[in-house]
Amino acid sequence: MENDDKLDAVFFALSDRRRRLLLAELAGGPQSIGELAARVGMKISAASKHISLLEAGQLIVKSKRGKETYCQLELAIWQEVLSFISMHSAFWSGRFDELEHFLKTQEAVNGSHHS
Amino acid sequence: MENDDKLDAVFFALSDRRRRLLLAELAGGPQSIGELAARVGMKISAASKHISLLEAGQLIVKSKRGKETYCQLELAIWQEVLSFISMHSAFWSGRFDELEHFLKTQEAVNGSHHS
DNA sequence: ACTAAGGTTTCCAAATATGGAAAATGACGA
DNA sequence: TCGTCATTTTCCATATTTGGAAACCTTAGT
Repeated sequence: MENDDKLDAVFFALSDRRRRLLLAELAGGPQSIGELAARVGMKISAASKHISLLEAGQLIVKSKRGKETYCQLELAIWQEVLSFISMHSAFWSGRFDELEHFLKTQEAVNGSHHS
Repeated sequence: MENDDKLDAVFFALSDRRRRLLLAELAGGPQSIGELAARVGMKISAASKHISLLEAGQLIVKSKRGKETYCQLELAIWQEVLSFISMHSAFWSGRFDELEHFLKTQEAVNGSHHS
């Protein structure tokens, strides 16, 4: 897949708050489509479609276990997003100390969660 | 503006490769709408619309100088994008050393450019 | 004031995105 | 095989996005 296609897909997937909510749900660990749909208050068919878009953006992967389809976060794509950011934003070039500090602050703020 | 609105707008703006191309052009420094349109081979009206979406995503700012409208990259928004990434991707939590290393590698690869 | 240059907005048509309901698929278990 | 559960796909209606052309501002320059 071309890099432009990949970035189109990942940014498009991220551009809808309901899809970002699904991602946030998955940060707690893998879940089936039905569980996800129930948690975020979507019809299953709507959830299925949104999840397909997240998959197209390579933000998640699906795997069947019995009748159910489990989704989990796919982590590799974030490297490409970050690569895009560092290549296109003058801000981050030469400012790695600040970046590190910023992220550590975030860590302190977030604290506990994530598996 | 609500944070969700902001993220909707910035990710949507980034989800189109022509808009990302405009951003890449602007990485070389501020340019007028007409210059940008000519460089990327867009009609002015199309460029104007895309640029408005980049502005809505707070990726750029416009400023009038005489008859011309100059665009330049807006840097602050990347912090919010990065904040989103660090909050929603388990990958980055507790992996700041890797992140730092990755970014330094990128820096070495990119090397010279950016003002 | 007149004209032109630089952008923006409006209007139109074509393409894409979205949600819900219902039909279709796939994977068990009896 | 039959029925059921979990999910996907199809179909439909509505809404948003996009590009081009033309009309419309705004700001110089004369």
